[in-house]
Amino acid sequence: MRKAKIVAIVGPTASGKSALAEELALRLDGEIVSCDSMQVYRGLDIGTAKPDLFARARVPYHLIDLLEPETAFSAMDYRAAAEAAVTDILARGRLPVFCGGTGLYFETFLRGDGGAPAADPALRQALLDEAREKGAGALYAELGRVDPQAAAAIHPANVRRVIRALELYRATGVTKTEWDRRAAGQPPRYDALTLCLTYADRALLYRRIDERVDAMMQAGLLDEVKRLAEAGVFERSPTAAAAIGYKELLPCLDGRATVAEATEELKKATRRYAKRQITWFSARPYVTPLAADGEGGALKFEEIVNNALVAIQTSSIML
RNA sequence: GCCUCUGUAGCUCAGUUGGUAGAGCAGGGGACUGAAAAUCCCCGUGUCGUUGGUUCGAUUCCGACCGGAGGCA
Repeated sequence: MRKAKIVAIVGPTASGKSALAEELALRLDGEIVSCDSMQVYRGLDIGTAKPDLFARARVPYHLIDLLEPETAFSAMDYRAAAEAAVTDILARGRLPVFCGGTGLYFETFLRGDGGAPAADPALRQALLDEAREKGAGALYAELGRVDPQAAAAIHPANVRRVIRALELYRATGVTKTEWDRRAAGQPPRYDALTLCLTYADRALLYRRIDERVDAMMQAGLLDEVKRLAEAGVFERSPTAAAAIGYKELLPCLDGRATVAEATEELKKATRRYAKRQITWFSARPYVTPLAADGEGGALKFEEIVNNALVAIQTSSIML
């Protein structure tokens, strides 16, 4: 069976992924598959830069507004949802155009499934309690005994990773190292061209971030946060409460910060996030960089679109 | 004009009983295989305002000068 062909636009926040992906979808008869861990949630609109109704009327979007914020969602859940969306799109004879900045989700979609079990919330909670009582070091020591390879790869202070590795072993008797090995043994499932928007001039990206945050504030992000808070969303959803754009504005609601202070914090948090995304994507072997700027500053949108088109035409995708 | 305080990393500040200095934030780099907008790791040379003096040695003590803040007239 021939592998399905897909195009993906990835990159840091505010790099211009959405506009590019939309234009490509329009020109190549495609549909957009969002790859964003927060846009899957209903109600988180302005802060997640979710495409508005106009954009969604221009081109079909998938994997947006899937769930209520209190519903847990994982990389593997994303994988299943994305697979269903891709199957649909291909059945219509159209091109799936992924677009988003959640690197792990996209990679999980691309990668094989080793069959490792999902997290068991009760077990995870138990491990969390253990970490609190006996200290993270005790869990790490246990991991060292049970799965030394995983322990060597995980920093002792990174409790989340230690817990994930340990919960896999406790639940299945098989180490995380072994589960990962099985996943890595799977053949690639898609013929993907992954274009990553890159900025040689970091300051330029940061300026775009600042502008976008200001635009979000003007668009009424504070009201959105207020509404969600009144509805009790943040109490029920730790994910929403930790989302950039929401966690920074929350302190404004009870006077713990001024709007100006919170806006500044939001910009900082967004820049740090962008940096982590840049680190992630630049280390992915399957990623093809796509310049968003050059010697003379930002590239014109049409230039970026044309470069993307050329990259697609000359890739193994060859539409 | 006089008095007091103050001038140390991009910012806010510690500190050195005299042996050329360190935190937080910002910034930079990195990791990441079912919580990922999460989680975690690493990175601090800067005319210690300027200039004289004392001293083996001054960012530290003393003087003058130049900024800044406050007080008294």
